[in-house]
Formats: sequence, C-alpha cells, structure tokens
Amino acid sequence: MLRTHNCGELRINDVGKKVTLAGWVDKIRDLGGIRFLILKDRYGYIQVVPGDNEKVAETLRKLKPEYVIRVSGTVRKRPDEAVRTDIPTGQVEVVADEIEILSEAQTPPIYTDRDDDTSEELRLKYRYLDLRKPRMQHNIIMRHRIVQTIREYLNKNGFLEIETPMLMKSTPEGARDFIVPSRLRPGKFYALPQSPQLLKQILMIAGFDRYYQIARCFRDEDLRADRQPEFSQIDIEMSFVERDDVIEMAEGLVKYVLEKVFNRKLDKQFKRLTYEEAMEKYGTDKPLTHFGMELQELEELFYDTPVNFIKAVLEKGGTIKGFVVPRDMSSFTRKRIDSYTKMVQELGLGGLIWVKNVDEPRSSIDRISPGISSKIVEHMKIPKGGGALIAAGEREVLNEALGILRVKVAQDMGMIDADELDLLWIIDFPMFEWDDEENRLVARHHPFTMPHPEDMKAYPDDPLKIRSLAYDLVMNGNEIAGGSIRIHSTELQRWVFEKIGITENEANEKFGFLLEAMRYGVPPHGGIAFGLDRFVMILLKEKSIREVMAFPKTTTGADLMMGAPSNVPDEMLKELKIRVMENTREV
RNA sequence: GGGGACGUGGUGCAGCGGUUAGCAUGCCGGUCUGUCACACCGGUGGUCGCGGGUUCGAGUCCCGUCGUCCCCGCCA
Repeated sequence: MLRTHNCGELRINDVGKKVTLAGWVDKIRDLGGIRFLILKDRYGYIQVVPGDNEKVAETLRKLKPEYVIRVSGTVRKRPDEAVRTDIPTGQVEVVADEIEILSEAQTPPIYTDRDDDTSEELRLKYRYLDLRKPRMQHNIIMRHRIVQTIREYLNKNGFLEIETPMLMKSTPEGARDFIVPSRLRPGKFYALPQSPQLLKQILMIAGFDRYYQIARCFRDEDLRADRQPEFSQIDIEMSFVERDDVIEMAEGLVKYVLEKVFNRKLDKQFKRLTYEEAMEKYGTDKPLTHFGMELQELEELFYDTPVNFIKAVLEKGGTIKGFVVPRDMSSFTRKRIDSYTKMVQELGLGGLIWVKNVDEPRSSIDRISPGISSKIVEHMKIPKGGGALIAAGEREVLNEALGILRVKVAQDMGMIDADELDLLWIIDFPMFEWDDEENRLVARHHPFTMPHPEDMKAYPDDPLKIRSLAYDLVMNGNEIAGGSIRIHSTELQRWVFEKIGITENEANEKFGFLLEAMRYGVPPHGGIAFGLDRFVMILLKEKSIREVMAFPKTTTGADLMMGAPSNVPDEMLKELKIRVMENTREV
C-alpha cells in the first residue's frame, strides 16, 4: 500500500503517529513563511504542513491543485486557535517530512472543490472531474450504501440474486427497444431489456420462489430529468404470494433503507389509495398528499345555479370541483389569480372561480349567484383567512387541471416540505385503457398483470371496468416502484392478449416461450420493480437522476465524455450486413 | 413531433443598436509564519456557439443551424 491512512480518518488520538497519506491536492494556502496544503480523497480532507525540511518546501512549491501526491509525516495537534470543528480531521494536521509527486495535473477546466456552478455540458464532458466534487462523491457513495442495504434486506428475506441476459428479444407493447445486430444471424436483432419482466416470471416457473436483481433497463424514449435511456431497477419477484404480501415486502424494504441509511424510523403503514380515489382527490396517480388541499365535489351546490357557464358544463355531463386554500388568501391578488386562470385554461378548463373567507365570504360569482360564497365556505369548511379555487369541466380534464393547480398553489405558498417523506400506495388501477392513436385497448400496467378476480366476474364483457392487481409506490410525488400479481394461467393470459388485440399467432411468436412455460406448472406469483435512480434521487433530495448516476447521458442521449453514439467503420457494418440510409450519417 | 430557457475570457455572470466588451473567480508573478473560499498588490486571458440577413454601425434586432437544460407528446 502506498498509504497507511486515508485523508478522512485521522483524529486527535492519532497525534504522534507516523503516517503516510496519498491523495489529490485540494488547495494550497501560501502565507509566505508557511504553506498549508489540503489533501483530499473520498474519505475526507486533511491539512498538511511542511516540516523543517528544504526538500519538502521545494516540492511543495511545485504543487498545484489536483496533483496526486504521497505525504509522509507525523500527526500533530493543531494550535488551539487553529482548530476547526466543521471537518472531522479539524483538530489535527500532518507535519510532512517527505512529499512525493505521483502524478501531475493540468489546471482543471471546471471547479472540483465546489458545487452547483458549471454548466451540465462541461460537467458531463469532464465527468471524472465533476465526480470529484464533494456533493457528487457523497451522492455516489450514498447510492452504494442504499444499494447494499437493499441487498442486505432482500438477502435476509430469502431472495436470490439472479442475473438475466442483456441480449433479449424485441417484444411488442411498451417502450421503443434498443436493438443490437447479430453477426452470426445477419438481418436479425437482439433487443436490450426494457425490464427483465418475462424472465423473472420464468424464474418463478423454474422454482426459484424469491428473486431479485439490480437490473439495468433500456428504453429508447425521450429523456427527462427523471428519465435516462438506461437506468436501474430493483427488480423483485415472489411466488405463492398475494398482492398485500408483495406490498408489505416492498414497504419493508423502503423502511429498512430509511432506517439503516438515513436513520429515520417509520412505524406507520403507508397510506393506500385506490386509483380512483387518487384521481378524484388529487387529479393524478402520483399525488403529493402531505399538505392536504384535496379536491372536493361541489356539484350539489350548483344544481339550480344561475351561473350560465357552470350550468352549461353540468348539462353536458361535466362537474364542478375545487380545493381549499387553508391560509393567506388575502395574498391572492387579481394578478396571481389571473395567472392561475391562464394555467388551467391551458389545461383545458374554461376558467377559475375564487372564494375568499377573509373578512366575509366573497367570491368571483357573487354578483350572479348571491349567497353562494357562504354556502361554499360552509360546505368546503374553509377556515377564516383562507379560500378556495373552484372550476367546472369534464371530470377527467377537471381533475387533472385542478390537481396540477393544487400543487402549484401549495408550492407558491411554501406548503411543500422538502423533508417530508410522503409515501403511499396506489392500488386498483384499471386493467386496460383505450388508446386513441392505435384505436385499441392497451394494458395499463403490462399484459401479464392479473385482472381483479371480482371484476372478471362482475363485468366479463366490459374490460374498461376491470381493475387489476397492480400497485404503485409513490414517494414525494414520484412513482418510485410499480408491480402486480401476474397471470398464471395460459387461458387468462390468452384472454388478455385477445382484449388488447394481440392475435393468437402474434402471441405465440412474441411470447410463445412464456405461454409454453405456463403449461408446466406455474406458481401464483407477483412482484415489483423500483426505479433505483429515482429512489436515490428523492432520498438525496436531488432534482435529476443525473446527479445520482456516475455517467449519465444528455437529453439527446449523448455521452459527452465518450462521444457516444458514434459512427462505426464500414467494415463493421459490412460484417453485420447493415446499410445505413443515405443522408443520415454525419461526418 | 411540439413549446420554452440558455449559449460572451478556463469557469460563473453583466452588457440588450453606437468609442477600447465589463465584473467575479481561476491562472501567472509578487508581499505575507496559523491559513481554512487566506488576505493584499500587479498581470495574463474573449474572432461574444456557428452561418446568413437587417443597419452607416450587431455581442445586442431578424432568420436558420448546432449544443445544453426544462416541459408536453412519448415512456406497457
């Protein structure tokens, strides 16, 4: 070893020890008669001062930030007036009697000692320097700890970690596949997994009973702050379980991570909302719930309303809903309400009605509908000083628009608590959805999800009414995990394929192996997959999953450090029997 | 596929039609023996992303293009 200690571990009781350290030069503070050198590595920072030694002084003069050096010396207590309490090694320093330069460094093009400045473009190009920043070091280290804690939990609970192939088969449904040409079978392609969904089900059929994998997944879709073309899932599958068993296991995992890594103990069970409740109360299937302000039905107050635009909406089968703004309604100026109005109009609503309960109940429709304000205040239980925002429209549009407005208003009023752990399950998703573009039913979760047995009996001919045994875990307004109980009978599986317009032939061609496997004894099974990057992002309070990934890509899918994607030599294409269409290759 | 923001010394920003493009930081040199974003003094450093247009005159206005970021669509 080139070192006896790392840069973060020396303490007051190490005083007097002879040590050898290695690391990067963080800063040199040259006071003329004395030079302080700050040495860093991933463990921390330690101050080095030269001993009474001309050779050391000479080497020290040559050093610049980011040089990699090795320092031998003695640990000494800092003078009382120079003790620092904000870093763990702040009570000591190393008196160097030897400094060796292991590697020189050019002046870095971006700062490595501070956070939150450089453009992402440069950060990504010089990722190795960006990753030296304290915040990035912290994020990557925490990610490791979170992943290991997850493994620990799953191992304790009898799960087997099993790898599945990256070279898979392209399947219909879902996201666009990344494909990989096959040299040995020219003209044919593998697909990179969007998730190991089918294989984990096959592993259940194979009898492995409890499986997990930190699985890399690939989806060739447009990027977002929380979406990368390749990302990691904590993929879990269990046999002989029912919905609540999977939910409890996953909930246990989240609680375990929060307790072990973040020292936050959650005793209560996570809330559970049905999809329908979520949509009616929050207008979204991934709601933020901790600040309240749920959407309320107001239709009964407006049955004989003289307000024409509301009457018109109700006659067309629409409804009227709103939410309480619990305080500070006097700060809702005309201008502010106008901007909210504009926002909901862009989301498809006609406008916005405001109610204030500041001095006395007042609202924007008082003149047309005298007395309505008091009724609303009473019905919605608007506290003194508060108010409400109300709108009318077609139910789905109304829910969505008010749901977005609700979060915006809460944000503007500072009601969103960044330290809150807002965790809940959404259950009872619809099994199918109508896809206008493709003019057919599609599976809302995926086609291997078990339809709700009650609904199968109750509405065998009305698939849109059928719920599924799917569930999502929502954390601080993000979907962080989703899963379902799977179908374990060939007949039911074929029925689902039929409903979503996959023919017998197609089903056999694309999923034949699963259908065949299902003939050989399938345990009832189900599972869940966590978006690991998102989970870590939220836990570390980051705004983008790029901040918790070592080598993320840009919004156009480029790796700025490697320069991927890139052209490949013609020879390579020839070997693969691939011809690139004209005008598509850049120089 | 669509909408929006940004692009100016190495880095982060200012300049919004008119002399020589400014500030901070970095970098280089100097002074300084307890600093900790050391301080102070001096200096270096920019064809204003690229192309075209408008104008007597463009970093500034217009069009296009490239890049980065955010959002909608898309992401079972």
